[in-house]
Amino acid sequence: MYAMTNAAGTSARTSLPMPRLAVAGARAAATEADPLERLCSTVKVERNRTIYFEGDEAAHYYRVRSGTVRLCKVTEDGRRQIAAFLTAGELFGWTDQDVYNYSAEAVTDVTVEKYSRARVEESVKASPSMGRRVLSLLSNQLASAQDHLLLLGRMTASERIATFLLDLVRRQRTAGNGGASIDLAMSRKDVADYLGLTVETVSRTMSALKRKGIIAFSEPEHVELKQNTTLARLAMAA
Amino acid sequence: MYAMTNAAGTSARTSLPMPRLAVAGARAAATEADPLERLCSTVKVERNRTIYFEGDEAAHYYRVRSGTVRLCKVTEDGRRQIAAFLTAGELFGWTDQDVYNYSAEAVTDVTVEKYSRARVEESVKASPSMGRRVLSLLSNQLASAQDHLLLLGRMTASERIATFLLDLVRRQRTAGNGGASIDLAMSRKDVADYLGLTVETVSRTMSALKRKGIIAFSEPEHVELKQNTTLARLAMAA
DNA sequence: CGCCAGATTGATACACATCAATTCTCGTGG
DNA sequence: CCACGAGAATTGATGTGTATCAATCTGGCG
Repeated sequence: MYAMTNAAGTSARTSLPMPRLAVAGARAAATEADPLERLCSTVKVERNRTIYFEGDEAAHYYRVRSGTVRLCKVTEDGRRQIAAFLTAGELFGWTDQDVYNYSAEAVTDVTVEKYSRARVEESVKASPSMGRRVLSLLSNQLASAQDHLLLLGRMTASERIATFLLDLVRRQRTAGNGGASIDLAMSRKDVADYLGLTVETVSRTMSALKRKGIIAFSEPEHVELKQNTTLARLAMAA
Repeated sequence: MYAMTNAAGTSARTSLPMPRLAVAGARAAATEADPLERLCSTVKVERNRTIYFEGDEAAHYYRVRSGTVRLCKVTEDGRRQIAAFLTAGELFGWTDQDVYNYSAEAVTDVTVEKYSRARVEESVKASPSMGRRVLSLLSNQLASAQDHLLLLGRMTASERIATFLLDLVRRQRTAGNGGASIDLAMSRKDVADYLGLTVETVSRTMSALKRKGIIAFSEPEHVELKQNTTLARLAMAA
């Protein structure tokens, strides 16, 4: 199962131990059973189904167990922006507001853990370490979103693609995979809506990178990074 | 030479050799001489001075007391993206990570309250309601960052301007002001870098709105909204 | 085999960037 | 008080990166 393919926020800052932050609480005293585990029910969602809609009452929090989830927003006239792709271990829907700000959809078939918000809040009240974890989560998501702002506001198409691909390997690598090859869980349209481009531009830009020998792919969903450094130079970053 | 911690577009070297005198006073005040408020010290920062740099160790949290602060990031070649403008009462620098993800700069002369991170964390541990507030703050910041993604990724210039102006009135109104008129604390360049446009496009777009009678202004920094509904239609939103 | 959705490639259009003058505002000094 | 300069804002002329419109091409599946 090639689930761990995706990209969420661009995360350049420190080499933080990627996902797992939900599981591997910062504090060492994690001996007791995770209180979260007792609060959740497991739900399967089919590819392209919506998990919740923007504007829905935020009654549940979620964690990805397997597959890829996208957070997105669509305008009346159909323009779509994807804020993040999420994979195993990552939390979503953890808002303080009373409704969700973004819709959550299954990119692939996914399994998610669903937590009653009320219960989680009790549990947070009971154990401060829980609160700490949620806070850490939100802080990371905020940092990713902010990095994404720079990408959408100021980067060229090829910089966006390069950044995206490098993000993917970085996340995949920390997830255990050692090679410089990526399995895209999402379509070109998804990539385009994540990067603020059109499908055509994504396709053209990737073809150009391929022509130059910087990346390689025969099926669209499996990409190999041939010249990591060239790609990194393209991605530029701050 | 040290006036340019902000330097708009002209290839402002974002590197470290920047004078940190904005913080110099504060750094000296590491003695925490304030006997009244044990957690915070008050710091004044001049217009266009940097409060902290992206990448600095995140040792302090902040709150705006007066003036306007911008959170921004600059690329090597001088492209700049502003993630947010903050005004009285708003918190910033509240990250869980060990370094700041974005620089914070004074748009106008500002007064900020500075909190020792370590102390705040103690205090959070002691009173869960504190943690709740920080969480709420981060949650809101995340939501607005995500909304900003849609703007940068999918909106046209006039939609961006309209959205921006409406945001400003909304925030100003909650701050007490009742009229449909706005005082821009920031320059056109700042607006441009917030909206992912160029100064020229911002200027042209606003002139166009003026010509159509949707807004009005004689000095660039004071704008009146004449046709709120037209503007709202332009802003579209989801 | 033929259909269909996704991906790629090509031709052209356009929104915004870029380059280039003014114009406006304000602070400074003669 | 006014000339002066400097930075910000506006306006104009032109360029260009990406969108849009329009064919193919490809692979999976009934």
